[in-house]
Amino acid sequence: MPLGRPRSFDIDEALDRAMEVFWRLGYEGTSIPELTKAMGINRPSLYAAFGNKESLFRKALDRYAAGPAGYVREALDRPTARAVAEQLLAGAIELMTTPGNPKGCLVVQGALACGEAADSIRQELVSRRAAIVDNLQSRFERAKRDGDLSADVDCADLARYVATVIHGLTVQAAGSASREQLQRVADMAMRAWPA
Amino acid sequence: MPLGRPRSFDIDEALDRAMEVFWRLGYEGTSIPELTKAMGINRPSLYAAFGNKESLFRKALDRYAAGPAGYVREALDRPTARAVAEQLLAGAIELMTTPGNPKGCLVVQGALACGEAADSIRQELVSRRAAIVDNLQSRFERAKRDGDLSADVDCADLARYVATVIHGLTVQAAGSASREQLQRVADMAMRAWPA
DNA sequence: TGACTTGTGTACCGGAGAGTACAATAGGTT
DNA sequence: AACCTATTGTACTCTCCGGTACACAAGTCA
Repeated sequence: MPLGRPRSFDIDEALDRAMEVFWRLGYEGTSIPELTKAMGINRPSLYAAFGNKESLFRKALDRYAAGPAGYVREALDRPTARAVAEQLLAGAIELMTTPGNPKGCLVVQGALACGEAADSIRQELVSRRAAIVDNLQSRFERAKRDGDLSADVDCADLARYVATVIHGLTVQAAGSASREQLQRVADMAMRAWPA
Repeated sequence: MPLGRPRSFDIDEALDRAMEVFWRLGYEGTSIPELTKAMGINRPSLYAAFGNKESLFRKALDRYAAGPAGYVREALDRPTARAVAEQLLAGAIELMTTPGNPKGCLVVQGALACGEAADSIRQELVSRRAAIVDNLQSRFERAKRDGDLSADVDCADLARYVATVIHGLTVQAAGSASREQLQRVADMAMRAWPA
């Protein structure tokens, strides 16, 4: 037990609440009072536990990657390139249309276009999205070596295509498209899969 | 010539500047001082000419639809469904990657996720995006009657698929993807086109 | 029992946000 | 000329933002 007065709230649970708010309202759209209300704590507790707003957002982002967006890592473990893509699409759709979840993806709508104050957050999200494309490309290159992806496929393009569809689905979800609608779009997208 | 002191600036040019700022920074990320600076006018002139921030945004949105996003209407006039889709993708890519233009699409990144104050703007963008999907669906249904689209195609799904790809391209563009990269993604997306 | 350390709650700070009052100005109208 | 009307620039309002000072509470350690 550490010294001093014990914290009166569960720090991970509070972080989950903060993540949910950022996810729903975006970085700029989220105010500190909105966060403290959702987290059930007071302002100074927030700052003591998580630093400032930007630092809290980054922590929420890590938690998002490890939790709700964990399907990405899982999908990469699928045996074939095609299964990876299918699982990625299915996971994204499930995440974005699960009742109670904000509609869309934190990494996309957290800060797509924003003012100067939030620009470093925007850049962070840009590079996180790029990292996913990179991982996907690597996975597809492995698939090529494994022989389950044709040798004349451009893995970078294919990775970017899959990412593009997922990001597009995010926008559709933000407009309240149903799970079934999104799944049909994903099925159609897979028809472009290289022979 | 109307009565009173004449306006010292061109109202359409000022609106163009405002549109560009909203396009680059999003609705929430744009402040009035940022707008007045770009428009070259003072605060009260802005309010006198355009109402409040929300009203200015809506006017900028209309101007966007008539100007930079005019390629949508043009694309719908193409002779075949496939040509419509191809033109739509090409137009979007050109718009989003033209040097000097903000990277992305105002209708997507203007307010994807936001606080309560901007929610009516978010809804406006949602319904504008939905309207485009509707138009596209209608166009595809006409194509079916024209015989250039197979009878067993679901036009609603196809329209949503094309919109999804475009919105995904928007996110890619916001991450500084090049025109060539986006075009290759678009080409790949068209491989899903129904036979 | 103290001293010590850390979290909590209230109340505050400086600054920036959107929106406006008002006097001065620049034109047309009579 | 005098008058009327609409725009302009300065300076202001009020509210909310992110962030913090400070006194107090709740624990551990000697």
